[in-house]
Amino acid sequence: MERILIVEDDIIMGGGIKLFLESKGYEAVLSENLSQAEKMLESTFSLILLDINLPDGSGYDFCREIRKQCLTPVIFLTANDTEENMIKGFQLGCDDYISKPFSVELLYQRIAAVLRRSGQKQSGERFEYRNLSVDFARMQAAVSGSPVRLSATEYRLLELLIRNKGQVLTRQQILEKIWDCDGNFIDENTLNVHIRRLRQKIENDPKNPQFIITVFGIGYTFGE
Amino acid sequence: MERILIVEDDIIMGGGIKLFLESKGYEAVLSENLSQAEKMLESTFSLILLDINLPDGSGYDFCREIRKQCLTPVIFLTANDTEENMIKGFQLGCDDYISKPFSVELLYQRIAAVLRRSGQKQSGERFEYRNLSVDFARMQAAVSGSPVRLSATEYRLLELLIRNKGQVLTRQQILEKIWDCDGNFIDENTLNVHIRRLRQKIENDPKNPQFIITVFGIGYTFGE
DNA sequence: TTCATTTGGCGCAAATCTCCCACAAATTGT
DNA sequence: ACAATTTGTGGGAGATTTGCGCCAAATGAA
Repeated sequence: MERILIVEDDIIMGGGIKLFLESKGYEAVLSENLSQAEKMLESTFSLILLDINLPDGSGYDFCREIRKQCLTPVIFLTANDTEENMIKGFQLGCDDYISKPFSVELLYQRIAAVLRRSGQKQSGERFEYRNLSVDFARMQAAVSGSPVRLSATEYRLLELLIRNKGQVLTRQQILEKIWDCDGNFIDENTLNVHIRRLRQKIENDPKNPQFIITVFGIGYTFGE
Repeated sequence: MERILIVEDDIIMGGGIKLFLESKGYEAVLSENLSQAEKMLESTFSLILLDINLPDGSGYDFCREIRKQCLTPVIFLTANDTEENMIKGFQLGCDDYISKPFSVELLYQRIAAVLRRSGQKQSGERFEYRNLSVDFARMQAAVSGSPVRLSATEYRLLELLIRNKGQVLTRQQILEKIWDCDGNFIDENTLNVHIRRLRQKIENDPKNPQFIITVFGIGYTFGE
């Protein structure tokens, strides 16, 4: 079942969207402000509909917050849709940007289009590969059954690599995803360091990694 | 390298988009009508920008055609954007729908957003020829099933040749594409060396190459 | 505060790739 | 067949990339 989080302070609007999405077979959760929405992020959603003008802050900031934690697709909903703002939204990594007023049917189609693309990710909550297992919901990893303490950055790095298992991620891509939107302010070497620490914690033989593979001149990849 | 197919009969518009996308680092191919575009589908693209009103048919039909063949993301570009049409587009499985006039910057951001999502899953983009297979997503090549370690330059060279399979690339063209400068700063022989290395790694008999064929006096080509 | 943990940075070593040189082999035109 | 041009080969210097140890600044909890 696809779970959708709606962050919208206009209760009429938010409630309407919630009912409509439920009628389409989604599970919809409504949050009227950011502090409430922040708590919601504990659980996982397939997609987040995010209003921009909220009583206790900006949707943009919340989107940044989301991206630090996970890769859940985000669609912005907004009334004031200057082009500048739309571009800003996309730069924050959103997946679509819908201006009010919009028809519910179109909203539905756009949601469906985004889910179509993002829904095909690695399964849901757990990941297993050789003697490594990761519980995405709990943000915990275990090697041969015994749990491993990962820091937040290490975990995010691992999750990013696993979710793109089989694909080579360039250093630039990783920097952009894990650190800010343009990871140019961060020393490239920092990535090496975190990779190293991650390897030391999860690899059986950190000198000959089986999980996190270096692709010289490009970046890293998970798995053979 | 992301390859984008633009299907647009207005040459001014199409050419402008092509140039803009190229300036953003994409490889853009322009097709002015459907019959031409249909042939283009032989090769693979990361994304297709599709105008709806075309001289020899409707973009909707072409989108249906595309979906029969593959899952390449499609973004519709159109002037007559009744909501009904947009919904129709999404039902055909498109990924976004942009109304003219639009700013190029916004186009860029929406393209980036779609590619961001679609890039994650596609372990799909593969190339097979005799006993050679190349996985573009993983940036990996394999001969008779066993993977081959290619350096970044070697891989880019191979990808370039494969993406232009059947046509001869002059040394000059290759130098420009791989060493993006005018290719004059680089010793011509360097290309020979990389070609050799690549052959040693992927050819069954490097002395009698089957994949990377020398066209004496011109350059190289992939395949017979 | 103090202590522990996380995070990011620096410098050097090791690994690896890129590129060039000189010469050999192949191809083409006459 | 011969000379001129183009392409292939082996080796090696130099540059780039990555790994690693150590340290300092932030962060957070007791």
